[in-house]
Amino acid sequence: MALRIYDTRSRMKKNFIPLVEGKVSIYVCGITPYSPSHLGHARQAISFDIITRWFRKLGFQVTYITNFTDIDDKIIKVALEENIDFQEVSKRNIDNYFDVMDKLNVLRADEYSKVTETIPEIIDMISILMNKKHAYIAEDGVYFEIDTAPEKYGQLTGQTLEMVRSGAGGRVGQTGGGKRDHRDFALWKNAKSGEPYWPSPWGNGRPGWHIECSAMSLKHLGETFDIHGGGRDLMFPHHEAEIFQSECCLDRENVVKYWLHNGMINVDGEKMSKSLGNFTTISETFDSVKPLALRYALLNAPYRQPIEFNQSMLEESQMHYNRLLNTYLEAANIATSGVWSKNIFLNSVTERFTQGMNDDFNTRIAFVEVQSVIKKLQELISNGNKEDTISAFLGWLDEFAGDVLGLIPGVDELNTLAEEIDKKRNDISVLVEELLIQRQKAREEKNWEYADEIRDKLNSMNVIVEDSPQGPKWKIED
RNA sequence: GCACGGAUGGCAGAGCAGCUAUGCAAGGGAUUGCAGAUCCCUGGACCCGGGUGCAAAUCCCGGUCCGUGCUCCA
Repeated sequence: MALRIYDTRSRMKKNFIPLVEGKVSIYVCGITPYSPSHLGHARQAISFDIITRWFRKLGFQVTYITNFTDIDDKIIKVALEENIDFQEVSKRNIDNYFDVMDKLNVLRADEYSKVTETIPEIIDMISILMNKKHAYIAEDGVYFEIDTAPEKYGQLTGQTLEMVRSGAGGRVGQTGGGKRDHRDFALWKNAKSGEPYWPSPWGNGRPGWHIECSAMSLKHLGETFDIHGGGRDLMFPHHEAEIFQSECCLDRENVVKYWLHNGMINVDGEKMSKSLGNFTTISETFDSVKPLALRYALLNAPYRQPIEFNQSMLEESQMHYNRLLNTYLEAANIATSGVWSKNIFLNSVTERFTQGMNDDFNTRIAFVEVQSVIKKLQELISNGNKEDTISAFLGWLDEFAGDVLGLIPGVDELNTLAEEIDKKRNDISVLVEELLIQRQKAREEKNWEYADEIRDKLNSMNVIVEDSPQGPKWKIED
């Protein structure tokens, strides 16, 4: 069963064939840390988290590189507004990024490359482009000259030089002070007074936006690599600029073998973005929903599809996630140790799950299978099935809902959670047990009114009472 | 305007030629004093108009509507 992935450049799903057998090299454009991370960043990070997890599951040795654009105009702007060093701005937002991504169970990349730590490589690359006459010096910096490689234009977006020329309309001439052509883009920006800068052969300044990714992917992954990822909105001009830079610098085509782009998060049908002001930060979202429930929400559609974000989808995901976790915990209480491979039901589930994931990482299909396992597991539990069967199902959930989809909290986290609940339980258990005895007595006397009164009282203590054939059970609402 | 996507039941959202998607919601039932949790069953859909095929939600042509990109953006 071959893995098929959608390549933006060729606009079709292709069988994945790595450059080096058994290995995958991945570079994904990261964030510009000028403000706290929003849901769009979560979607990108989770999409590629899933992709790397699946590659590992298939047995590939994965090298996953991403980056922080830790110097740019917006960071400088914030720093000036707050009268602090630009590095303070980037550091606090990078801290926020790691904080929320850890909570979302996004595994760490092998490397988080920073622009400020890649300046020599960037300068080298620009020098090569200068030597090869692909770049020119203008009054305000160094620019890449599109006309030196016109055939490379529009590889990801299907546009030609002419289309952009005519379509740009009023924008022509407005952008980039020293550009010869409005479609040229900056490789190096000269520093204005008061701005942070690095010395270079072309004067003090800082890198343009696009060159960093070409330099960083070259630095960490070499001249060619398997997958380059990022949000759809980066296709043009950012990724097309990368194609110009890397291919012209290295004198080769297909530096990147497969281009992958994740879909956007929408609000009221429109893309969530800073400029529209319709964004929600990840931290804010955690106020109303658990991190892994948000993860669930963002994996509920295949990574390329847009996702409509609103309160009801969040609530629905919270419910699904709760059901998954509750079932998992219930099973864990019964299970001993789990080997699922001999179970026919689980074998067929695994096959469909794998087919789904192998079809361009279709997590929606994977979720359907997880749901069917949960359902079956509930049935097994309520029928008082044998421990080893339940253990097998638990083992499956650990492997697929846990390791692959990242929806089960880690052992440490579960233990901490269990300790907290135990502690809360212990604090009130004497009282609760006593009330339950009174309630049972009332129930035996068919004094339903009093019995319900006690249950209401327990509810107000965040205690949920569930009657069962084995007598009442209670748990603390979280 | 140009480029690239998308339009599926009340909602979310797969499928992309033949076989029940799935979940939520709705209706019915089991269990229960009631509730909760859980399980079972039911109805309900493929934007419009043409075409190709034995067969089309799925392919082709023409519309309509929506989104993204063409400026910083995950």
